Amino acid sequence: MDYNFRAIEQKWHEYWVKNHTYEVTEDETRQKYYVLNMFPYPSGAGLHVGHPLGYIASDIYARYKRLRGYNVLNPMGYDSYGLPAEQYAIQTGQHPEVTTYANIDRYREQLDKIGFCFDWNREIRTCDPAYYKWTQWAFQKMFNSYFCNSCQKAMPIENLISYLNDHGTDGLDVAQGEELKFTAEEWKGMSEKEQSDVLMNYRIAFLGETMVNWCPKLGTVLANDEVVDGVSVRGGFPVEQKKMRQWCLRVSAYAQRLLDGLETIEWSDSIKEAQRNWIGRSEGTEVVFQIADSDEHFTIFTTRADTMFGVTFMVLAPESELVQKVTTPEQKEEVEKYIAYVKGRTERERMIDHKVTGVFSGSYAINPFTGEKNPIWIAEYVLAGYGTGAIMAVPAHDSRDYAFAKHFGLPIVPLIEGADVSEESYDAKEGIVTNSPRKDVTPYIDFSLNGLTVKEAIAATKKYVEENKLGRVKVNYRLHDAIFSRQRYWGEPFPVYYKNGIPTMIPEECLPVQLPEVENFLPTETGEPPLGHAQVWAWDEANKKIVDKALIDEKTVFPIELYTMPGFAGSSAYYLRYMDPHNNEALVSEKADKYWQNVDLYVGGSEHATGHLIYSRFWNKFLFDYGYSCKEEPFQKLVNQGMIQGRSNFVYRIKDTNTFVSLGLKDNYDTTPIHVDVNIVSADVLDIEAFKAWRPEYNNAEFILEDGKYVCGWAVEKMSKSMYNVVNPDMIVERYGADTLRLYEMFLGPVEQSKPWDTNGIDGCHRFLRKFWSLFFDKDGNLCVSDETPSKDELKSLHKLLKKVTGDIETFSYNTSISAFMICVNELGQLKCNKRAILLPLVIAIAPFAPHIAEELHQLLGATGSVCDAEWPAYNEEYLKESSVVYTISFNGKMRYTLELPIDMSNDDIQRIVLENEQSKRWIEGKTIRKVIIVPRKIVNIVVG
RNA sequence: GCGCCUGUGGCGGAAUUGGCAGACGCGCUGGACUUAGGAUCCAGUGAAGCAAUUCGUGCAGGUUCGAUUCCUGUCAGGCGCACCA
Repeated sequence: MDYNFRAIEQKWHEYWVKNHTYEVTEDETRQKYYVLNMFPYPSGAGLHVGHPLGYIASDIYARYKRLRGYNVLNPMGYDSYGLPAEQYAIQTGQHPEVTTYANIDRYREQLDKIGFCFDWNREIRTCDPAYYKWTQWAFQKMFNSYFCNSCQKAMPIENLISYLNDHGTDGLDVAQGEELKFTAEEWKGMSEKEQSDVLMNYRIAFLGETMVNWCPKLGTVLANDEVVDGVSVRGGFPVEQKKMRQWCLRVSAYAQRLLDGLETIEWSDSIKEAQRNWIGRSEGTEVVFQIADSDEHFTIFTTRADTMFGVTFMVLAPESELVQKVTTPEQKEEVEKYIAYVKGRTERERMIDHKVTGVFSGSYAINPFTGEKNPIWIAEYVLAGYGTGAIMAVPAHDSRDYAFAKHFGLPIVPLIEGADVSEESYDAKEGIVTNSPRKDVTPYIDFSLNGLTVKEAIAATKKYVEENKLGRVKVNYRLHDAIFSRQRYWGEPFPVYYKNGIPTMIPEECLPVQLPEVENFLPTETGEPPLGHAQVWAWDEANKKIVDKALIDEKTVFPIELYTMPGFAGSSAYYLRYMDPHNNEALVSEKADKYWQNVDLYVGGSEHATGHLIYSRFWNKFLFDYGYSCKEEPFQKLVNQGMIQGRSNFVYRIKDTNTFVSLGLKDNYDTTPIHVDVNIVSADVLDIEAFKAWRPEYNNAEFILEDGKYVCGWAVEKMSKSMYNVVNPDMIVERYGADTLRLYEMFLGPVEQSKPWDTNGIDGCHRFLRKFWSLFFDKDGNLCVSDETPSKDELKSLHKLLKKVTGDIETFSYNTSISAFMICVNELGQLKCNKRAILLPLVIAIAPFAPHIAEELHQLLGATGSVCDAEWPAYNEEYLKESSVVYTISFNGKMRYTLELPIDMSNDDIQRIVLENEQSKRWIEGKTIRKVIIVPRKIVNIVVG
């Protein structure tokens, strides 16, 4: 009987659905294991062979864990809010929900063909109101919370309010936007609106004014990568920097916990490092500088407190509020000109070219250590968003300050022994401090750093600053609060209304607030976001329902927020929802959360390192603080699958003709390479007829062949439609079957590594499955399995495999596992082994990799039920034991010959036998033996000289 | 500029704690069976050499009896962050 993969795969897909094979429930008698893939955004293009890579890898692991007796949760769903569906809607008028749902159906169809063990009963979609109810709920919880710094956790905002009632801000240690100071009396005297504004400074989800790229013509905020050279990529309209009211999440409050948590999870170093980098913790010192001839002062942040004696000027960020205060009347015009120039530059421009620009403010600041007056400059190289937006410049030991000083002719004072700063600054934190203080400038100061190392000097200065109240030791984080609102339609609406200008939460029992219908998906004419088109979009406070906005009366009916939430809102806690997806009372029940805990294995791309993977961790920590999630870290182990790149093919057209020349001959002509659809190329040989039919303009194309073939060129590029290098998994499944596809994707190389897709090698995997299949049949095609006792060789072959695979699966080394299967099947084929006692364990072992064929063979062997419920076959070392060992004999480390010796021979005996060996004598001849090293069961190395 | 990762045949890639480099697959070569082969099976396949042997894991050093593996430096490619004080 032939290996009819089509019939087999269809049969078992039906069986799995009918028997609910992959549905799981909490089962206290079994240990849980939670496997999760990053859920996909269902794009219109469907899946290509790169997408299932991670799903296959995790599917193998999930199936393996199940065979090992774990109760495995392996769910799948869709991240179904997003820009492409909305853009498509704007162009076609098609409602994003329609396209999204159609895409989901297509994805599902494609996924089903590959034979994953997903529990589809738990499917979630982020655009489903029953799901986003909990996204809105979490947002409201964050709105109603503040972050207590001393206890490092989120607390109900009521606690803060009662504290403010009793103490004002006195002694308050909480995460906040800016440091406010007021008394309890002042707080109580504030209007409702004023109190609301003040609380925004502390809430974890808050309305804030942030700098954004605003495009007036498009009426929307643009991300940095949507702006090039000051104009929008789409349309080429001017973009300006603008402060806008936006919802934000106070992610920065959790910076230290996000950093500390990394120590407790098993993620790759590169992802952890990327997150550490993104969080950007830096320990330093804040120092207060008085402005000369003024009562004003300002604070700078530095990590190089040791360089206090080398400060020669100060710099403020152009956006700093201090700029107004320090600019003298004489300098006013010049400063304003400069500010205008900076405003015209986008964030991106400032990032790309680091121009040395700046302007003198006219004022001076007094160095609290030396009493020196340093000029205050304003320059764009100092960023408002980091530290205090003000720095002390030490040109001798900071390359940016150095460039600035050279450009504007400011003094440079070196502070480290032997540092030559005539050409460039000396930035390294190494060396012995000198010139601190300089005797000629400040002979009177009794504080000296001279003779200390830089590290000692930093510590000494910190101590001095604290003791003399010149500032304080401070830890800064680069991590910014996340902007949480978008001027878009296709996203979660905010459950917020504006009661006389005060943002107010729609009551929890009224959630979800459903996305309203709109007549079109563009911004309104008055520049409101698309939700401005929604007619039924006002909150009736008395009747607790959404009503027509014509009824807005500012007494009981109020406008609802027009912004929607960003893409990461729905993906931040979805893993919790899978635990209990149909629960209408809670995001996840306590019981389900206690049982499933957190994700044991998370598989997905590394491109989410500083996005989703930070937001999720933040979101989960917040829920953890309130006990909604029982684990602080959501994803215990993370595996980043590599990208599958495309392998593009080219044909070479001779310029100004319709003649194409084969790769080997192309250098004889003047040609243009043209991408050709990889699906009409096989092993780099073009199917000429298919090519002619591909495009009308190639109908009458002519070809210059080599050896009767047209050979195409190739290159590795991103897999994309425009390069015609997309390989569709459906096609592979159709031609080779899902099991072959699964094996081949894993056989291609390590899961974590990026690699180009090349269909050419797939035959090897397919051949292997056919060989495996044929072990069960005689040459007439009849099932032929014997119940005889297996031979020693057969047992050895099987157990060698089991040992290898059992080890490999734990480290995701699936490619080597598959190699081991190939070797084993070859060996059994040579032995003509058809013993049930060998084949049954083999079938179970291959089930995670090739589940369809395993199910079929499992049944053919007479077993009942699904192979998924079998028990993973344990290997037995007994069968692997050898009675003798082959030693490699080497001289001075060079391998020379091998020698078979009994396994339990003593070292002395081994040495004696080896030295008496004829071959050894040849290598020893004329030399003395210095040393003999015996590595048990492996090597005897004789050092001669 | 900083951080992280990766460099092994014609190709994808193996090599468990430092111990026979190139497993396994593709491709290629030869053979068998075939009317036929983009089917199947068998053998060979890092380089040089008739051979014994020698040389080979980006490059240069080091540690070691022994290094693809550990250390230092360096080059190349990829990814991330990027005027972060």
